[in-house]
Amino acid sequence: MAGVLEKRKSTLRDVARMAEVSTATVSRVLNGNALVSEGTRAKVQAAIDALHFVPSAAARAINSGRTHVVGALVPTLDHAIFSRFLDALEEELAGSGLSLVVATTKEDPDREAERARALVDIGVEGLIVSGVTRSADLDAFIEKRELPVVATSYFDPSYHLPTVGYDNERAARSALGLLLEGGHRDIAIYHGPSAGNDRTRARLKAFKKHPRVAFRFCEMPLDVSAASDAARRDFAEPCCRTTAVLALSDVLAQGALFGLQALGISVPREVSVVGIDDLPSSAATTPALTTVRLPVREMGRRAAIALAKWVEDGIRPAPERLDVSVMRASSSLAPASGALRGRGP
Amino acid sequence: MAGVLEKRKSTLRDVARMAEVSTATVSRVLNGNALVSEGTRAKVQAAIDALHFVPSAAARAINSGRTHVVGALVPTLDHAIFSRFLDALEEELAGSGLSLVVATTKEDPDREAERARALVDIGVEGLIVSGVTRSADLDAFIEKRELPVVATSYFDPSYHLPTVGYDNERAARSALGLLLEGGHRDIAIYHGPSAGNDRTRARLKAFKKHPRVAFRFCEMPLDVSAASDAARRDFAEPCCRTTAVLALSDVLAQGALFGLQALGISVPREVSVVGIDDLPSSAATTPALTTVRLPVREMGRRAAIALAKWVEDGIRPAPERLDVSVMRASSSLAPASGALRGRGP
DNA sequence: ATGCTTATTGTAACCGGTTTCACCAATAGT
DNA sequence: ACTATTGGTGAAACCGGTTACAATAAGCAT
Repeated sequence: MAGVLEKRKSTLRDVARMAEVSTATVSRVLNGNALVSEGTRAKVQAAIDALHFVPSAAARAINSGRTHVVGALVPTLDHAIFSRFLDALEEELAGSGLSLVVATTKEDPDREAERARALVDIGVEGLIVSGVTRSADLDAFIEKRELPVVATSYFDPSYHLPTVGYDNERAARSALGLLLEGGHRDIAIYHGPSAGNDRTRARLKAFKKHPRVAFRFCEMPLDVSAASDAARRDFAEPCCRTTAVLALSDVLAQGALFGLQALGISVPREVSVVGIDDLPSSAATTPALTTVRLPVREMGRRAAIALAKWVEDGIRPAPERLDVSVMRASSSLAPASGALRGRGP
Repeated sequence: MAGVLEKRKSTLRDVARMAEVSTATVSRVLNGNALVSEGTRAKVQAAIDALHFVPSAAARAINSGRTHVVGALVPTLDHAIFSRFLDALEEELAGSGLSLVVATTKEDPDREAERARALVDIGVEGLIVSGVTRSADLDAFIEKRELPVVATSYFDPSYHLPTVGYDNERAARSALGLLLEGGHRDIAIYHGPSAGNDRTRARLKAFKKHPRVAFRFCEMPLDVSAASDAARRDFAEPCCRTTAVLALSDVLAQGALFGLQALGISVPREVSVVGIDDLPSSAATTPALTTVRLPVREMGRRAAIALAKWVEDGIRPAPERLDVSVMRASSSLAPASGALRGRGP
């Protein structure tokens, strides 16, 4: 049927020619403009179908000034907390007719700035970022472009960008509170890299000013194995007096739990373990993990709504604090008084 | 300094005016075209900086016909296997100067088709999809548009799109082989939803034609808790003769492991557990999980390279098979003969 | 001084859509 | 019969860049 060479994809003008109407009319049909008679509409539609015409997004964008694309900058996709967040974010954005471009920063502010520019270069109308630490370059760039940017995973109403997130220090304090109530005074803090990670640093602030408590801070890569190894190392010595591990992330809490299990140390009878995040798997371990729940899906939804409103209606959103809550308080946590290190069966 | 109202963001013509040159010259400077004298280049650059000018991606795209954006359709972001994959994919694409838009399908072919169109609407030049089952609509659409699409998580050289992936059936067969060698003849198969999920269905094929072996197939949501609950239910009855759980996904294997631990059943002494995926956490559990490793990061990298080549150079890539390999064969797996259900200490 | 390069810059067309406005026909009002 | 709408349509300008081609000036051999 079709001619031999029809490489070039068809344009609106091709459609107009085939339907024997003007480009204006085709455009009207495409946009559902009411003032097109049924007859012409049908003719045009037929031509569109015949040519498999799909209007060029770029051409559209150039006129409307809108791309309907926003970007998200996250440290990594390879961590449940960010992928859950993005899953919810994407879902909600799609509902608002926005598409999501993702880029990973590896917690490096320079890389974040570079990737942010790349996103703006491809035409994103707004950005979701993580935390409140960025390079001066990027801050200046955002400022000058008046780019809608929502910062997440952090709540700070004084930050110059709207934040949608939780109070990281409070989350850590909640976790710590559980242990202190339980009488624990010798606590290992397992946490991921703090350099360049303001969420982690904010959480670490919770451990200042507790004179009667001995903290041992262990920084490690943010993965299960690292925490498992750390626990195996730390608790292998019988003289270890630590009665609890407080991990600033469930990934590490799970690792600690597994490491302790490997040593045959009972959780929570001999050692208590508390995490932060509330990953789905944390509810399923044996024992289930006591943790402080961070509502990341809700955060994704809220951040999407905030950014969409800003992008679509120009309304700069207000900061939003999301509440954290303690989950399974007495599951992998027991009073220190009952700790039986070395006295177990 | 600046005037009162300068809302509209500056364009190339603004820059040209300020630098007192033609738009052509500005364009040349932007594109590093060599034939611009140092003097003019400096003048133009100064104007660009002063106006905080960023060229419009849309305008650029309209001329080049290139957007440098590709899309990925994955069932969900909220699963380690896909987020790891995307992490590697994004990284490699960024290296090729391509940006990644993600959309989630929830394993629904219609939703996949709809989201694919949305991606094409915003101008993606190519697509990464999961598996080899799609709606006829989408297939036709891809065909007509001659859209570069690479299918992943599945290897099938006969599929009409290039696939970059592993042989799912073989992966399951590897896992099964381990159990059969160990003498297990009464095996529970834990798997996620098979409806609409061809990867799962392909894996299930591995269990045909084993007359001497009793399989019990348990379909459940793809999360740790579901598998944990299933294991608690299945193995609670003392008369349960099942000696092994083969989970088609590590998430479920971990759940099974946790569930068994909750029942006080020893893995692998009393019951063996084998998974597929090799998530990072699978190496850390106690005992570490025996599993079949799916090289998803490598798959992400390869898929990115294949799609980039197709998009950039028009070279349709060849299908690529990635090898699967058994990890920690004797960790959460023991011979059935040694199984001591009910005879434990 | 003349003619021919070569280097640099400008003019204007063009990419693929949207949109303003003018135009024409048909219907309605008086 | 004569405007005043109203509905439907097309011509052309326009969005913000790129680029083919023309134009000008400087450099150089003859």
